[in-house]
This record gives sequence, C-alpha cells and structure tokens, in this order.
Amino acid sequence: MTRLTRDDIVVASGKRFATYGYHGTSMRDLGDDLGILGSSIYAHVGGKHELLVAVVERASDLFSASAAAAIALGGDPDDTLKALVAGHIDVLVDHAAEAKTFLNEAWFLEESDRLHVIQIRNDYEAVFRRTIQLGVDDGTFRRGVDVEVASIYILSILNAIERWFRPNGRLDRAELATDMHRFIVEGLT
Amino acid sequence: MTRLTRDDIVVASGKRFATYGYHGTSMRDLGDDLGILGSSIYAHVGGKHELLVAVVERASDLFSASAAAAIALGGDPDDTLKALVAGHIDVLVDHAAEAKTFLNEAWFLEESDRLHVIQIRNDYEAVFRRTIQLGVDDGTFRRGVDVEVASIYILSILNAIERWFRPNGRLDRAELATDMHRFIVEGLT
DNA sequence: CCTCTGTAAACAAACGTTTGTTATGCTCCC
DNA sequence: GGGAGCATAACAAACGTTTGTTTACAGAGG
Repeated sequence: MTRLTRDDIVVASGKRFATYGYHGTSMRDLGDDLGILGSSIYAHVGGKHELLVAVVERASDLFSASAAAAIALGGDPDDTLKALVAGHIDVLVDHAAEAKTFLNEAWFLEESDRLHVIQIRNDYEAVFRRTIQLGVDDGTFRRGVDVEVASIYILSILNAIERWFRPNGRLDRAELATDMHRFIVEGLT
Repeated sequence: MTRLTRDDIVVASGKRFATYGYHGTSMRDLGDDLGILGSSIYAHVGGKHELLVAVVERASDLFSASAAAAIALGGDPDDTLKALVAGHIDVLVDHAAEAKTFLNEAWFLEESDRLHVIQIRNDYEAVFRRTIQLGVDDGTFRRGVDVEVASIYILSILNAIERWFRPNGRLDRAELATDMHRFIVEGLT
C-alpha cells in the first residue's frame, strides 16, 4: 500500500477535470481514481476548489516558462515564433490534462483566482503580439497584419490541438510544429 | 402572465449551458431564469438531458445549413472558402449560446446522441477538406498543403471566435471574415 | 369540461464537507 | 534496541444541502 501525496491528488484531479469538467467531477470520483474514499482527500487539501487552483497554476507556470524560454533564445522574430509554437505544443502534449483544464475550466475559479489567471494568460499572449510586431517592423511579416487578431488566430490554432492531436497519430509533434509554423507564415498559398 | 413554450426553455437552456456548462446548470437555475419553478420545466420536457440534445441539435442544423449554402453558391474554391468562413462566423455570432454549447458541452450527451453529433461535425469538416483539396488541385492553393490538418487549423480559428469576439468590438463581423480569410490564405506574409 | 401550464411539496440519490477513530510509521530518549 | 509520543493517512459514518425528478393539485382558456 503506497500512500498518497498532495501531488498525486492534484495529478488525478487534472485528469478528471480535463475529461469530465470541474462540475462533472465529484470528490468520490476522485477518490475512486486514487483508491481511497472521497472524504480522505480532505487530509491533503482544504477543498475541491483548491484542487482546481492547483491544476490551473501548474499549467500557467508551464506556459509562462515556455514563453520565457522562447524569448531567451534571442533569435529573429521568426525564430522566436517557431520556438513559441513548438513550446506551446510541448506543454499541450506533455501536460495535456493540466493544459486542458487551464483552457476550459479556469472560468470556474473564484473571482480573484480567475482574474489572476486572466492576467497570466494576457501576459503570455503579449509575448506573441510583441514577436509578431517585431516581425512586421523588420519586414519579416507583411505590413498591415492586424497584430492583435493574428495573435489570437495563432493561439486559437495552438490551443485547439488539445481537441484533436494524438501523440501516436499520423504526425509527431515535430512535424506538427513545422507544418503549423508554415501555415501561420504562408497560409494556404 | 405570458406562458412559456418548449422553445423558450430550450433558448434559456442554451444560454445557461453556454455560460456555466451542462453540469454547472441546475433545473432550478433554469427555472429562475424563466420565472418559474425548476420542477415546472417537466411539463415541457422529459428531462435535463433532453434540453442538451435540443440545444446541440439547433446548432448542428445551423452549421449544416451554412455549409450547404456555401456549396450552393457554386463559385471557385476560394469563393467557397470565403462563404464557409463568413457563414461559420454568422452562426457563432447570431447563435452564440447554442454554438458554444455545441462546441463545448456535446461531449456530455449520451453515447448515441454524441456519436450522431460527431458524425454531423465530421460531415461539416469534410466540406472544408473537399474545398481545400479542390483549391490545391486547380492551383489556387499550394501543392503540399496537408488538407486534413489545414482544415483543422481553419476550424480552430473559427471555433475560437466564441471565446473572444464581441459584436460591438473593434471589428465587425464583415471585417473579421475578410481578415480571417486573408490570414488563412496568406498567413503572416 | 378538458387540456395545458404552472405551483407546492416531497422523493431518493448525490453532493461537498466534517467528525471521530484507527492504522502506520518516524523520531526521540532511556 | 525498544517503547513512548506524535504526525500522517486512511476509514466509517454522518452532516446539511442540492441534485434531478415525481406526484398531487390549482387555475386559466379554448
């Protein structure tokens, strides 16, 4: 009988929340996944909402770290964009449950936590905006690109990965990153 | 005292499901929105799951109709793509609640209904795939486009609209459709 | 009068959570 | 080295509330 840590419970929560949603998950469901009673979870956490906070926090840390790493590379805007795309894919593939919960369930956080997440998400998006703007300024990308909206398009493509990509499918993550970057830069032509 | 129809209840359900999710909505919540008791809803529908079916069905009908209309126009592949994009935006803007529920909550339908929705969604996606393939064949789009994945990219951008677009924002829907079509065809360059 | 839409009250089940207790180790001290 | 003492992690049972749903009944309109 191996005993459980708070971390084990957060991981299991992420999976449940990602699959069935926060409101679609009961403490007893979670207990079943972990092989303990639902009530026993309260020895590790103060309540259900704390688990959502923990899962979402994990994901937002990963995304933030990915953006920081892409910037730290210090190449031209197109290189940074490549790194941002590849990094986002890595987070989504390697931490699918947390990322999915972050994208779909953060809305159900309490006011203050939710505002904090929105802040982090906006900071992350700002890295995309700045990168594209730099690319427009130095002529890598066309003048007249609506930087704000283009960032949203790119993140839309990236975030949707969670809904269709399977690691053992036709494409591996490297092919996906390459193909996606090309689509973003060149479109269908 | 204006009396309610089944339709009124389905509309209210759509809004609630879109905002709080299927599991985050109770029959009493719904009753409050409608100004009646939660239990009174059972005079109109057989159960909560029936409401989800009705809302999702509405949305899928709208999407199917949009695709059919785009094809009926009968222009070249790029014209069809333009119409598909504009039509998708129209559905998402004019029927936001139903569309959002369709995109995010259909997973919680019972097995058979869920499979039916997946079928419809796949048919809809197939229209995008066919259109792009035609464009590749006649030279409108570049050879080497991964048609399957490109369709997913485009639908990813389209479906995410629900998460950020506000009808009274900086862009109206016509500008959005134009900008989005250009991004899809030309990318950042 | 009869159907339809609503209320009122209740149902069993499931919900998040609390409480009291037990089993299992770890650490310190004789 | 072996108890004593304590923290941890779990169970078992119950708490009060909310859930989806059912039943009995009232009023209003065609």
